[in-house]
Amino acid sequence: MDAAILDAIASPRRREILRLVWNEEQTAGAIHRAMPDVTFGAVSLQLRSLVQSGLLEARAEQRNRFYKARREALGPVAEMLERMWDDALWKLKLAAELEQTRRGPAPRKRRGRKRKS
Amino acid sequence: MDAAILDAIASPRRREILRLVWNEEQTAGAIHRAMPDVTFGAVSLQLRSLVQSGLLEARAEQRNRFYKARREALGPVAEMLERMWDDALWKLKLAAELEQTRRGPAPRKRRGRKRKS
DNA sequence: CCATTGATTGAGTTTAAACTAAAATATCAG
DNA sequence: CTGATATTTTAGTTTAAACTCAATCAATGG
Repeated sequence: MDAAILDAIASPRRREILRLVWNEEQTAGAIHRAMPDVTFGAVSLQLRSLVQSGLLEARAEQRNRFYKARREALGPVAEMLERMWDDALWKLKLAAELEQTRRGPAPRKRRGRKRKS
Repeated sequence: MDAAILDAIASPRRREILRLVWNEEQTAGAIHRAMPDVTFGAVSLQLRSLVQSGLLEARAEQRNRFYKARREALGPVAEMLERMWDDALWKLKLAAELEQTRRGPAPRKRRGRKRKS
């Protein structure tokens, strides 16, 4: 309802999530798998922030947590997003943007040992 | 054109500016006078960023610089903004938000001296 | 119970955004 | 030229966003 919405959709990452769960619910894991350039933790944090600002709803089922967009909460913004996603131009721009927008902590120091695997 | 638009409108400050110059051009000074809680410099920087992302156009006339929104550049976003501004609910939210969103450097230390060059 | 899988949480790091204050630039007036 | 007015620019500061890594929690299956 408030303008936290605009903040939410300003982030390419959150927009990507929003799109993934726009038409059908997805588990946190599935969402993470769709964006392998960040950790599961990072995704979880964004999911939390989206839920907190009312843009997603979460449903727990067994080990999984399903997330889904609350389109009603987006008001005029929902329409705008859909139009953006339908627009081929925007699509290209977005791809380029995600590539470039990676700021965060910058991959540096190696510290944690034992990544195991 | 790109999604810098979403970034631009995510900021309450930039949204405020955008609205001020939506229907008629305004000088930088007038814009600043409309938001006395920040310095002229801060306003000027935002104006610059808005021009750079193509959302405003600037015109110089004598000592003054007139700014005006480039609505065409906003695409689907323009419509959304207008609807937001027409919506009484949003109006209230925004007021509250501007009050609260003041982050920036927090007024503190005194330092800078002698710019010299 | 123990290991595994799915997800959240917490602590710490890096970076960029949004400011401020002061200096610089530009235009005009006398 | 000097000074005033309008605006931009530069440099420095604070804060929050977006991450990472590791620890933890929860449910399930042997």
